[in-house]
Amino acid sequence: MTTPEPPLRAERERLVQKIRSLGELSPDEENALRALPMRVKELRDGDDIVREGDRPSVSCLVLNGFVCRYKLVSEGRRQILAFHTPGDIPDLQTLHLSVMDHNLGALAPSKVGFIEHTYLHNLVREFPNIGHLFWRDTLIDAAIFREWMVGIGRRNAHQRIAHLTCEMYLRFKAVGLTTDHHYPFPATQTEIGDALGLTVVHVNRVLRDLRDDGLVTIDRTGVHITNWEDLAALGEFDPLYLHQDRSVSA
Amino acid sequence: MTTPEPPLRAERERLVQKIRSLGELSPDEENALRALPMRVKELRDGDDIVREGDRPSVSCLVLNGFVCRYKLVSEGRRQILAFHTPGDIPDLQTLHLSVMDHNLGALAPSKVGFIEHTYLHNLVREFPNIGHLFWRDTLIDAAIFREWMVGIGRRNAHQRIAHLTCEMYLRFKAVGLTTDHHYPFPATQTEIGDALGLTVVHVNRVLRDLRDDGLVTIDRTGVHITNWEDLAALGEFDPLYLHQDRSVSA
DNA sequence: CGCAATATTGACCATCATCAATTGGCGTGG
DNA sequence: CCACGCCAATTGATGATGGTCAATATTGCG
Repeated sequence: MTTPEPPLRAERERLVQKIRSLGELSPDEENALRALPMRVKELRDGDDIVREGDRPSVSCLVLNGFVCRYKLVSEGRRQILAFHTPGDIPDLQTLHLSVMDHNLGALAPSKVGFIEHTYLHNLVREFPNIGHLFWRDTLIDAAIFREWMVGIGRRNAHQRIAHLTCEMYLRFKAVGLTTDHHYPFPATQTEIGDALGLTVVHVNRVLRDLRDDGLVTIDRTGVHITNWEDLAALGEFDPLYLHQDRSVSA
Repeated sequence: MTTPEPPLRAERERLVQKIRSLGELSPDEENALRALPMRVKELRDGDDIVREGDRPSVSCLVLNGFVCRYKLVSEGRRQILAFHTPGDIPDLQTLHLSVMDHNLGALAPSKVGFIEHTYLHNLVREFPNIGHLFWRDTLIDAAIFREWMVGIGRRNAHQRIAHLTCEMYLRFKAVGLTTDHHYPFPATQTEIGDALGLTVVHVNRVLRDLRDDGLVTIDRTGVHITNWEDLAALGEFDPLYLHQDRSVSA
């Protein structure tokens, strides 16, 4: 629970990897990112990290596990707004938007690091380039929201699931967490439905269809993409909105 | 089409008003905003301003009229991602995200001002506070995307339209463009449908319901909210996500 | 082994989409 | 001044995607 934890090198490095995927970093800047003091916390599946209405004085770096942002609406319904992989700082926005307008929670046992805003502000003051890249990160965040809006608003259930699995594949790949066409994805079918504006029942049926059609297999352990071409075509997936210019593509 | 246009004071001032709604501005900062050089352009209804794939070297300030961001998907379907009022800079993100991942177009005859990125970069270098407020603006942009996702994913047609009319009321109010519970809103029913993931036909029916129930009346000239309380309740409207702390509330 | 959460399947239903036609407003040209 | 054309609004009839309700099967795990 304190600052210098011995076996955290690999996890911290994913932050550097993530930020480097957004733009050039000098060695000094990389080291400054590596040196960020953080308070590490282990989370259980389902634990909330920040809630709507909070005014946190820290931001949260995902070290490992799987985290999501969500909003609750009436009658226990919820909308998941984003999934976050290790290396992400899902609430980076609290640097400039003091009140949380949604929740952040763990979808699996996870480890996160809390970084004081003061450290982050000092960091961007000393390294304006890191400030640009942080800003850029929140902009890509917004680009993903937009693409999800298109999916929920204008694509059918099969296309939405196809699109989501393609997106997450590229995002996991950017932080080196894919092997062949597989990546860890611990979301339940309920959670997939909450992300895509569908019910569990329907998600279940569509997953069977996609599996039967040899496109993709999804279970609690992860996602196996068995036919990238057809899956991307079905979901009309165009990775432009991820702005991953400097990563390897699919 | 050139920099100093005589009768633009009121329109330019809306930018100052908008940015001031995001946080404190010093007199110097306000004047720097007022002095931004821009190339003014008149747009017809339907004109595109920037397109997906473009790499603009300017950002676009809405001086008057009504502008939206949208994406096209297969079979002529489209999803409108955002509406923008005068005072907004809808593509401020191009400062740090060089490639446009969506389109920006006018929904009515409009006047916009194009501002060179170099001027904006110089501005935020000289006045870091303006940089923070610009960043903040793009974050609120993202907060609105999130709220729209919730609507499209988890609210029915009546709630979505109720919610949208409430949101736009507060946003128009923040730049002083409302009178009583009315504001100009030139979107067609097709465009409202494209924003909310609905068809024209259904939008039309729901608008009739809301009018018959005495909640809100919408036509090409604008929106009359006849029963704010019930309308906001129906749409489960909570303005927290607009982060308008320093504006007057409803 | 047994609970609890998740996955799966069936039956039925509702919201909203699709297709199609009509009306009304408005600008333009004869 | 009126006819034509166009676009938006409106309404009816019908249908499909996906939701709701409910029951059963699995799976993970203490």
